[in-house]
Amino acid sequence: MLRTHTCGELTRKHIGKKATLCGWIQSRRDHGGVIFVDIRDRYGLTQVVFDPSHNAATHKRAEHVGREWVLIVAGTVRSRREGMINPRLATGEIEIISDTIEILNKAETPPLEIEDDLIASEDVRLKYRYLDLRRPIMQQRILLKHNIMQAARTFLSENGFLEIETPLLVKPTPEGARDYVVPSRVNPGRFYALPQSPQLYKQLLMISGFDRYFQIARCLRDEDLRQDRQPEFTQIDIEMSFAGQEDIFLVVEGLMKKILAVANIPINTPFQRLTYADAMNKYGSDKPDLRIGLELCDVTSAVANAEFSVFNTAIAKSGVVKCLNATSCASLPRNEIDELITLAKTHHAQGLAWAKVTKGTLESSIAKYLDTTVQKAIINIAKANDGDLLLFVADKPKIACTALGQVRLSIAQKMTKSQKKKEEKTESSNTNTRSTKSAAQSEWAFAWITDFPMFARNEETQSFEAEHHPFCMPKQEHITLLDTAPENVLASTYDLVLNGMELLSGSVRVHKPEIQKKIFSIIGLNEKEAEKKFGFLVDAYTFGGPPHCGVGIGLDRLVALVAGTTDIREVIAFPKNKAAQCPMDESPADLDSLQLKDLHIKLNVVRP
RNA sequence: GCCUCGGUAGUGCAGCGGCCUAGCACUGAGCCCUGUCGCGGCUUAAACCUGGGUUCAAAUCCCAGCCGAGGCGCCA
Repeated sequence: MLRTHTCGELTRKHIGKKATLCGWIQSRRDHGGVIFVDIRDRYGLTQVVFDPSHNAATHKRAEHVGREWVLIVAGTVRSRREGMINPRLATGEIEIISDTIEILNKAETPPLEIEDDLIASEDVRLKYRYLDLRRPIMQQRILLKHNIMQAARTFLSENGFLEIETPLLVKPTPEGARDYVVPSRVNPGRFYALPQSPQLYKQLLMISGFDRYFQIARCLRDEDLRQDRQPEFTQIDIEMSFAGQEDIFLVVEGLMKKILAVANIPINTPFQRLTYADAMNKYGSDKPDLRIGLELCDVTSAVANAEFSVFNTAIAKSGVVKCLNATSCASLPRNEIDELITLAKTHHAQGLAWAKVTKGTLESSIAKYLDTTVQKAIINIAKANDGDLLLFVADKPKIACTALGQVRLSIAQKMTKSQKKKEEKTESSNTNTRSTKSAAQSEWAFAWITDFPMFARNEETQSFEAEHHPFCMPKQEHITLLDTAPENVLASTYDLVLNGMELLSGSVRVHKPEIQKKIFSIIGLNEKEAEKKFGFLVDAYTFGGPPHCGVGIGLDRLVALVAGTTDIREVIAFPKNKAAQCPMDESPADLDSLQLKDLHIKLNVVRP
């Protein structure tokens, strides 16, 4: 009864041999006489032939089997007939002429189709996730994730990193993301939190002397979901002692090389580097997509003397006028420009001004406010030519950059779309050429973003908050600024960005209690509060905390990108929907009153 | 909390005041067919998210709700 082969491994070499396969019926093609059944497992698809002249009884049984039934079939591997080879199938040169068939289980008609290119709605997919996961593409993604995790473990172990588990039940933290909370039955009225990341524990491990640590760790955050944000996600968490930014960059670059090698993607190291300030100014984002060339420029000086109140008002409020040259986009239809305006407003810009470059001048409703000298200056700064479209946002620097940065992404999308259309046109004139999916992911534009600001001012209270987290070390040369000008302090923090997605984030940590105390006081934590929240950590450093640094790599995002998507649900076996629910098991669920009583919890939920 | 888009057979789409007795494809059921591989042919079953309203007439327009997706806020 035992299977001898998988559905993906039989080739010409096996011709004449006996084989027993197990799997699910992908499809059945009944020709009245001969019946073909494609049997599928996670390794592939094999065609099994039921021929009445070969074995009448077996053929008879195969007449009544259906999609997704589970079979075990035994027979002889034989070559397919002349001209019947299926080149799209790994096993397309052979087939099995079946001697026996045993039905291991019947199956209801599946509510979604087990096909790569017939995709049901997100809702249906999650409700029947176990069926969705039968689709070969999903199996490949899950396999890819496994292989990447293996590669990471191997690489890190070989480089002296120890995988150490940290607790899942931890102390709730009021800062940062909202915690998932777990009641303690034996400690009435008290709660654990599920960890947002192993951050504090890995720092403690450094103090304990485990100078190289890693963990493939589940992280949990009770925040709203996005395509690239799930309530639970996985991080390759790394920390190393007696090391600084350059050391951790080397480790991560080596790791990324190994990980992408899993998918046969060669990458160049070291990665490009950009400061946070440059990234914001040039690309309007702290996670710029560097596959796109378009750069923002600053035309504040050029328009400063023009009589255009929209620009002048913004400049007067210590704002800037940023400009994006959408090359060759002058012919962009008005409704698409309107979409860009709406997009800019979504990102808090007051508006989006635009001008077409014609005969070396600006053609626009705002052109009358800008005299020839100003126009020339703008065109010069933007390096614009006839046929280009210039887009302007005048606002506070962060808003102007961010809004125009979003416009930049949208413009790039439009450009790729029209490029694809052109290619399709030229391709359709050539025969037999089909566009390949992989082309879109051919570039792997990694970049380190460094030198983030240490603090951000809260607009409402005007007080300082930690931009990243309060355990980041200020840059060495900025430590004295902590006392004089905290707003100018840059931190030894860094992100790794890949194709517009933040893949990793990390920092050099504060190991000196006196600096830590200073940081706490700048963000308005007095000694008592700091002691209550993070006392154990500060205490630990007083017993000889080594200098150390680390990163947390978003594994799901990384695997998703390697798999050619930006949706992390595609690489998580059982993800949640947008409302953080699971349509399959219907979690989260009510607790019955006995359980609540046991936990000393009374509910206060208003339900309509 | 807010904004945008969507909800039509099992699945994916079309229809967007009367030509709707709601169309198409896949799926399902049944019959025919000995070389298919998205088999083919014939037959057949199966749907307008809920509740109000407008109208002579609503899948279609309006309002409220529910559900889903994308985004803003949020994510130290």
